[in-house]
Amino acid sequence: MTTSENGTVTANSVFLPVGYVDIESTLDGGQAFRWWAEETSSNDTVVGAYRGIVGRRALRVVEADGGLIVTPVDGKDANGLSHSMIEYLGQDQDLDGFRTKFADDPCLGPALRGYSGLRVLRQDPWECLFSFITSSTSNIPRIKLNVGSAAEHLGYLVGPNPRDVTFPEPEVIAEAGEQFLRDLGFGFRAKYLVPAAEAVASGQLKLTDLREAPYAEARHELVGLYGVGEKVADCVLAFSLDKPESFIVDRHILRALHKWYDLPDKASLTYAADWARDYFGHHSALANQYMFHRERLARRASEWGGAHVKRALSEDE
DNA sequence: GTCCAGGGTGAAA
DNA sequence: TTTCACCCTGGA
Repeated sequence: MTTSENGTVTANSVFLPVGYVDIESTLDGGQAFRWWAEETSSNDTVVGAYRGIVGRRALRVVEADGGLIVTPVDGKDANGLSHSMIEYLGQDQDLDGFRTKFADDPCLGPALRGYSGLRVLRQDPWECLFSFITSSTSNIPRIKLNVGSAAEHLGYLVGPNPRDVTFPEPEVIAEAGEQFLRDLGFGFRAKYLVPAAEAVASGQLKLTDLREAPYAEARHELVGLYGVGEKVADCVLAFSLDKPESFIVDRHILRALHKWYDLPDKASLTYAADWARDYFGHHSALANQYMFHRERLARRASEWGGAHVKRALSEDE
């Protein structure tokens, strides 16, 4: 039994001194799709927590002063969690350099002050690829539903709850087949997922090797997959393949780039991505995530504003 | 009940 | 370069 600085009393936990991490925006902000909010009570206080899987370990994460408290929920020892969790949090990224360089940026400056604990994760490449193929014309709640149900049906149980499952190996997805995924609600994406699983399972596509490959080469490999375009490729590159120079352009990001930067009016998605990579350099993935989060919050706020606010503002935009 | 958008892609025009 | 079909789920 240990007592950490914020008074959380836990059995078998580890404190990771990784600095402030905003677990909501980082774990549940559209990078990863298998983290679920939980409340955990410690003494008299109720603390926000996220529960999910890293590698083959089911765990719970709580924010603490100067880092995170990680508690395994699989009954095993907390030792051995630290290394994989620190790696998962993308610790070797140049967050400090990014903060310094863009402190006065009109878009990123306020974002950095508003949620400075947003990180770019370093996920398992196969789960990441699967998730972002699934993301095509979908939305975050549905992606979580789809990816979660695939894991629950085909993954390996490593904890007491049904969601405490490892992500199914590509061989298992390939074996399950397209119809199975359609029956789980993946829709037309099922026909993309099975060939991708086969490519990885057969060794034709070696995802972990792409971590060592140059950005352009790795991207070219990914785009060669059926159902993987530039956008999905850049998600996988940024969130799992050590490519901080990757910049993801979707409709929201394109709007943000036009709003905050001097992007040519009729820029295509491809042009915008090239432009942003050139502008943000090796901070592209971080810049992209802060921009995405800001745009998402702004959008949510305008929805909460309700119809009368929209009517009042309808003359602009 | 209907309507619509949601971290796109591939193929045809 | 632009347009369209593709599946389906939740919210308005």
